[in-house]
Amino acid sequence: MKEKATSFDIAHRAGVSQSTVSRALNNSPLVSKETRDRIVEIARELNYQVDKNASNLRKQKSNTLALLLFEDPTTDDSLINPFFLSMLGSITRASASQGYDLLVSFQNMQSDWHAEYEDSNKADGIILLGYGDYSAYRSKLDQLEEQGTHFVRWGAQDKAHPGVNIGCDNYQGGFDVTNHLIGLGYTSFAFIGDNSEDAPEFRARYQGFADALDKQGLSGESQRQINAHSTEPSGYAAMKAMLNDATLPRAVVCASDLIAVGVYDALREANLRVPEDVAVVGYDNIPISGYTTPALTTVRQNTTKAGELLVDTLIKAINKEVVEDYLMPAELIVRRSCGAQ
Amino acid sequence: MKEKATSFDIAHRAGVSQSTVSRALNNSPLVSKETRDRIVEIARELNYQVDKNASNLRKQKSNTLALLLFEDPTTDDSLINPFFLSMLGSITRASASQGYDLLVSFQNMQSDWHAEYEDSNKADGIILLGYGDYSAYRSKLDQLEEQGTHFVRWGAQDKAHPGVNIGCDNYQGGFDVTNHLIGLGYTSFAFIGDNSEDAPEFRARYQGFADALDKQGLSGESQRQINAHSTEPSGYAAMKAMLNDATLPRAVVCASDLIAVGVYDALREANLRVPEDVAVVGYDNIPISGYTTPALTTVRQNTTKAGELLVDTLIKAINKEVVEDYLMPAELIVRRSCGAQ
DNA sequence: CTGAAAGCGCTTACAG
DNA sequence: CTGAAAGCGCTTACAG
Repeated sequence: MKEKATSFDIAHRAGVSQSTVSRALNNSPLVSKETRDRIVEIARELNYQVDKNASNLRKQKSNTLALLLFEDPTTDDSLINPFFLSMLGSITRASASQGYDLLVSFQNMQSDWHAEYEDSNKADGIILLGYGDYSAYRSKLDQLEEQGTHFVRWGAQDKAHPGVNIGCDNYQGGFDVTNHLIGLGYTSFAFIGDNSEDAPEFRARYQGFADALDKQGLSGESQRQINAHSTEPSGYAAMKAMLNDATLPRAVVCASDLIAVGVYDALREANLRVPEDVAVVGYDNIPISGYTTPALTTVRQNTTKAGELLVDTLIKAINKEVVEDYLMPAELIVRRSCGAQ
Repeated sequence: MKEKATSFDIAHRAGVSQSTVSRALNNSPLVSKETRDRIVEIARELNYQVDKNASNLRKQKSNTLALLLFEDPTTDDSLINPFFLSMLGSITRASASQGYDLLVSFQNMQSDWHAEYEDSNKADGIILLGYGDYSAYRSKLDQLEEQGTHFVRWGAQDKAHPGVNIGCDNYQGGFDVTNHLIGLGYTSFAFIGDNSEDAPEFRARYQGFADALDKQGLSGESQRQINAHSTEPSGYAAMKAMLNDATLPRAVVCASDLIAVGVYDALREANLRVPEDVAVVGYDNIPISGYTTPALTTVRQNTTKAGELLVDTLIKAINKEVVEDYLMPAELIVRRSCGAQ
């Protein structure tokens, strides 16, 4: 392993000062073409690369974005929610195309957010992503705000909440999918998914569900709701409980696709057919949803666009531009599980 | 936004020198408990965080790993191979648990690898991940090697190749899954997936396929092979071509699950049932494979373990420990698509 | 167009 | 146990 070349090595070989090397390599117009060409050539020969730490230290910015993924503490360690995996992919792409590096880390809600502070020094801004306990989350956001850290958050809109939110209209998504079921003639419903302050996304989906029913005079139906977080086993357990305790709803609205897949399992076990006996719809449009039998009707959050929006907004904030919340429309994806076809 | 606090600010407030602050915050045993406690307290008050750029510059290491994802140039931009997404997840976890930050970037094969060089200054080492054109790839590896960059590569073993490889036994996987089909009584076969030097993983799977057939005196069968890269449309097109041109094989071995899903599409369109008319097996065990109808028999590469192995090996290499190639066993996952059940 | 010099914020020998 | 000082490798006013 060779010694790493520095700008001084190049200056020496080129017979110029180190300042000139730096200028040439940064495409400063102050350098003559011949000098620049010579320097660039030598830099190539020496496999020279600017030391980012030195350069960033001097420039006081890092050209790096940090992505913090919050996991639901109840999630199995080996499994990342496919929706977030997809977001991770699109955010990675979006930052690359903007010329920013992306630092990725997982963050446990319980931890003391040590990592964030560290990241806040290595990155110009932070993207926050994750379901999870919102109340715990809140105080951390205040800390970030106080620190003057630039950040954007993916998730539910919240006026009282500091910082910028990019999110998908969960209320509308819940409303639309439920309305679609109503249009198909169903009259008995249940919602499976958390409905608490700690899970604002799921809660908004539930609100949309309830309001859609109310609007059609089916208000009594909106009461049927069972908590579940976004995993297949949790959905399975919730549906199982419903099969034991209640009269069977004809249509089940799930707060996520993963829950819906668990609901499929429970129904299959009970020898009930989807959608003939029970219609099921999900949320997220994870890849699996198109391949289940029957294919799952769901609500799509456009992750490609979401990633771009998060990255663009954060970069604007870093550049001191004014940024504001953005609510993406949710998109209903109709497949076989709701009995439409 | 407040000014960011530096170690001098803390020193001033604590009435000690800046060196002492640095020592205290780095848990140096040279600082008395009282001094340390006072300093830590003040640091907390000021929301102080070490400037990583300065610290890294001084220490000449970054505690950061870079993950480079190579995309197949033919891949649709909006879609990341789910297998890599899964690896990305496990690598992120593994680096976090080792206390390393992870820099993620996509790399187009055509590009001049500018990014790598840059990354090589921000990171202590690089993890390379991706299918793609191996011949183009090769020369880049030599460059990295020459630069003295620490790196590990996920992929096919290759004696002639520089650096350390962690991979899954593609030959064995191809052999096992084919052997399993033979055991079920099939006698006519086809392989769908590239078989060229540029795709060594697929090629090794094909070799396993061919050798399994040879061993049972079915050598003639090993000739039936159609190129396809790892996408659903590519698998669809390949199966379509086979349906038109050749007598139908009873069992199709696909070089990846994505290809197999495309094969399903083509067979469904031709009103052929899986596995009654044609048995199909895939490779990778992506999440979707468990949810197709019928569920897809496939070969699992343990991504969790792979991620840990890549990260651990790279960190060892960074610490100048001796590291060597590792070949993980492939694991056959039998589901309905092969007709076993 | 070019060079000499300051300084980004740390860590760590060196001296006490 | 603590402080004064050097230096990591850059970028960029400042002076010519």
